[in-house]
Amino acid sequence: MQIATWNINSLTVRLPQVLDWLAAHPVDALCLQELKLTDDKFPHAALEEAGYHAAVFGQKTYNGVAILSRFPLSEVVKNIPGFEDEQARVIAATLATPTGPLRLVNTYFVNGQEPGSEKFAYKLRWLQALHDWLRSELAAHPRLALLGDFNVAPEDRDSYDPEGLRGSIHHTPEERAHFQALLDLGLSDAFRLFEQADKSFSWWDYRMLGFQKNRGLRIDHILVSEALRGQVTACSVDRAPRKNKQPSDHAPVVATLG
DNA sequence: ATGACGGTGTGGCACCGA
Repeated sequence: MQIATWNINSLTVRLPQVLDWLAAHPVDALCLQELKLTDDKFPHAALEEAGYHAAVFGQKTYNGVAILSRFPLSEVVKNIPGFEDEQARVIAATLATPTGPLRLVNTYFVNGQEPGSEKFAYKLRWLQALHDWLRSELAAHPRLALLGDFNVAPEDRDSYDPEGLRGSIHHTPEERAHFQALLDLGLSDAFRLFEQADKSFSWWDYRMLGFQKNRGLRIDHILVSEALRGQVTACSVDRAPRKNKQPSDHAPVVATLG
């Protein structure tokens, strides 16, 4: 069983790459962020042909998230219950897997732009709301994974320039404290359950040859609940799609559950 | 301090991302 997350920065542009990647990596579920399209434009037919059900929460121009799954999906929730939000950033669903129900929470965390800004305040409010809701989600669904583009580099080793970027967006103590609060709910960072190469990142700036110079951040994550933790046998970033023509600026992250 | 690159919407650029 494999689950994955990938910010594809426009599904309109990247659908062929998503289909190619799924053909080469037939994961059981793929969480997509930054669809940048409305529900009516979602390519259900092409993905069904590839063998995937889809739960979709689209938005024009910005944001938009979807869960693709080889197993039937149920109990779909869009955005954080009780948290008023005009932006489509969260979709959760339960997968009917042969080994029992698996709850996936697919999230596109707020960027935050700059500490002190209104957008940063929104990010912190959103993070608090996500945390509070996840507590009840975990109670209701012990087998749960939180996947997505977190827009947080949890530790210094998750940044190409931790000193130069100290205190800047994705690196602030407030964002990192919120990430830790998610771990404190009983979630584990699947990537860090295993030995990894130094300077392992999941996002690289399009500008200034960011990927070629490996000037990146690890901001795309798969967090697993206590009930799942022991079943995770691998987790890695697939850098290959970042070498495509017209790539997303993010690479997929894949976790294998035994 | 700024812009660099890419997607979108829509208008001949501005805005946003990270």
